[in-house]
Amino acid sequence: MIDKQSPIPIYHQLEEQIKGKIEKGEYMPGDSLPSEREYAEELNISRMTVRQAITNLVNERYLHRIKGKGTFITEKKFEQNLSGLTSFTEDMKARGMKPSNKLVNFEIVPAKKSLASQLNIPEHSPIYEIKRIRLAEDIPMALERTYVSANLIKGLTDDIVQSSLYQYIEDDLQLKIGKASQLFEATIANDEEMEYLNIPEHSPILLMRRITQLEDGTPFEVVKSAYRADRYQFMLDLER
Amino acid sequence: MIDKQSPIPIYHQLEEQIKGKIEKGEYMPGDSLPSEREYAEELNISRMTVRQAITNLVNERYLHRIKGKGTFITEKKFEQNLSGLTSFTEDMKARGMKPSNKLVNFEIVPAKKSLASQLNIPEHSPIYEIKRIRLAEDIPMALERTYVSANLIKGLTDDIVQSSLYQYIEDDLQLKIGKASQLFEATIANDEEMEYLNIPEHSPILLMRRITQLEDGTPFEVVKSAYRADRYQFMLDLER
DNA sequence: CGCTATAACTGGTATGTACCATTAATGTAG
DNA sequence: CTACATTAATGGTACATACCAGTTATAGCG
Repeated sequence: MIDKQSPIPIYHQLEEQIKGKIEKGEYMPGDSLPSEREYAEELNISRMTVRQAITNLVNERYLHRIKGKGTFITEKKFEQNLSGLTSFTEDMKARGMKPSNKLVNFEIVPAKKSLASQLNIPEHSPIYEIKRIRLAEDIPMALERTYVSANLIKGLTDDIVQSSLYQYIEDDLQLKIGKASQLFEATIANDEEMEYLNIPEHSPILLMRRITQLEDGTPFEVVKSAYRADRYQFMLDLER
Repeated sequence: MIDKQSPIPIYHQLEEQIKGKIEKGEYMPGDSLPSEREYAEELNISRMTVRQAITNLVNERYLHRIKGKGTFITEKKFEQNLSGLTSFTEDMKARGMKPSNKLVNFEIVPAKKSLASQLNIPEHSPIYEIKRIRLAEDIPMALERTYVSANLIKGLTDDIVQSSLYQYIEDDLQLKIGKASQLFEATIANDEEMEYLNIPEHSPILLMRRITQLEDGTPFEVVKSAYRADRYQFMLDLER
């Protein structure tokens, strides 16, 4: 089980072993782990080394310790997909509503000044402009405008856009997606938003703006999503 | 500096001491910390104990280690930097502006229905109501209303509220803070917000609502922050 | 002067030991 | 049988020591 000659640290081997058993279901949530002293004797390693492995797994929330009682498998190791931010689709499903999309525009246009600077490309460079309406139970909830550098992301079609843009970029173009920054701001609906979202003048809008980068830091995508303030809120879960 | 007779563990005393020096500015971001062996000799404690303290601070992102080089103060570790969300204070500093607070109200009031349900307490239970204005360069940017269960968090004073509520809860009350959920929504300013933020009628407001829980899931705090939409945006960094 | 081998640092891994505080099981006296 | 004390288990803290693996300054050689 443990290879003392391996260049991989013993505590790390033990971590992987325990994680494996949790994932395979050998250790079930709520179960108690063998005690630190048992592990140490069983594997013929020091108790302090066992503690090092367990401490790391406790920090990663796989396990938790109770003094005098033992070490236990944590109930559910939360899967945070992208930070704690819930996506529109997930969120709507969680509320028992049927989410859907409607593509209203897909074309190549020259980049205006502000978009060009956000995408770090020259003004008037070609960019894809993709407009979508996001609906819940067929009621418009948001207008989403995505802008993608056409010189960087080539061969985009409306089909790709409707399935998964990110998957296309990583699998077909072999580019790695990196970090994203997201901005939240409150505004008043402009004409375009009024029209597509079917809301009155002066309605408040929750505007989410995201800039996504490749792994090397090159920005490739700007997304501007205008949410009806009366129908939608963003939720974010924060861990300590 | 270190009291070996104290019931407080030595590694914890050292943690607090280092954190204190970071907060006071004695240790600046990017600086290297004294080496583990130096600390051990200086304080007449074991190097392993020093490592225990430093390891914890590394996990909390106060410090980072580079093998062969040393241990360094992390560039930006802010008070309650939960996930990738930038706080008002840090954000204003990053923009080269001077952030400040003004406490405008601190009292115990009976909980209204919606707050009572969010805090999971009976209606009319006593809660602290704390109103603060957040300013940048002495211009009001946000009205922040914090509501705390008075039966859960006892002995709160305006001084504590002005320094660090979270530290008081964890260090003095010995309660552990857990997760938080944060909601972003866009609204139109109400009378109170108009008055405190000195903005015209129908101004858009970015409203952030946070519910913070203890480790056992009990909610203890509701924060409602109303930001001037023309002056403030929330930024969130997302890692893949 | 410039290069290189070395020495003197740094943190990383691993061992063994000791004793403490909390918890649960066990034994014993009433 | 219950109530209480004892004991054995757990994880928590702290110590001393050893050696490994990177990094950097330096002494010394060509």
